[in-house]
Amino acid sequence: MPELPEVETVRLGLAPALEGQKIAHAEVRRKDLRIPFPKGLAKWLLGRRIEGLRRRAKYLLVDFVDTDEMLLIHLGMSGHMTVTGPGGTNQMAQSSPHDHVVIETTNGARVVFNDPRRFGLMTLVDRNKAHLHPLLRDLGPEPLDAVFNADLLVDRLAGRGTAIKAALLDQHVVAGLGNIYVCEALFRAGISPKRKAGNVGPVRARRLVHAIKDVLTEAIASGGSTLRDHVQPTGELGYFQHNFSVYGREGEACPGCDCDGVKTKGVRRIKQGGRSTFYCPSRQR
DNA sequence: AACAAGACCTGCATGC
DNA sequence: TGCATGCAGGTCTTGT
Repeated sequence: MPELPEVETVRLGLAPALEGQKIAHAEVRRKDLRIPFPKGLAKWLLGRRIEGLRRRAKYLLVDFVDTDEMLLIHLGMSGHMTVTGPGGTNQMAQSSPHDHVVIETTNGARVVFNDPRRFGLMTLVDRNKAHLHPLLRDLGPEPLDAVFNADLLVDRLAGRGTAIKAALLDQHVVAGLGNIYVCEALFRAGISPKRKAGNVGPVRARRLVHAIKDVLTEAIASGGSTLRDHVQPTGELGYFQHNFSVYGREGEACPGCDCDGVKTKGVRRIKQGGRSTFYCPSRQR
């Protein structure tokens, strides 16, 4: 579930239930996910008041009152956060063996971090030194920030011989994109996923930056994309998947072009770096 | 420094 | 029905 729009959706879903609330109960049910949980995390959380929730790339950041330590959360491939009780609408959340962390607030909200594949993580970071933390320090710019523009992108892609598809998945180039939104942005920009990153000049970079910002903004407004499970902490489905142009649409007609039945069979799927890329060979150059 | 491939996990769909 | 295979929204490590 989790590229930037899905993580932002999680943040927006959890914030009303958690901001300003005090933690009345915390459980950490295993010792690690992708990395170990901090020792004594449950005890550390107990009694803390949550100041607010932020997002950096695909990370969720939870700030607390009266401490500089913040909770850093990544959902990996299969992580979910759900909230029940005040601020949440799904009263009947099913419990699962992959519910790794459970937090309850004094006003009765219950938040569960579930992650079957355990590629996610939850750790503590000093927010004053966050920019030095190994998980955060090398991240590229936020794609929705004004600083992320065509000049910066051209600069970051210069001299790179790898495919633009792979370059955009590299979180050091720009932070927050994943397989779905890279495919969708390249389609919107009319750029072949196979084009060498270093061969994306100012004109294409401009189209690409606009496409990235547009697709992410639209996806956030739609509550993210729901592929296998529901994304939103409230239990509602995201629905941006209905707006995919190419992702998961191998063999279908390419929207906005009459390539279907002419030179190609519409949307094609190839493998790049071991991952599926969906694109339209006629429209993307 | 940049890059490709493998590794880490579980669950689900597919095909025999 | 059971079993094998391949695939999935990510990123870290290894080796070239």
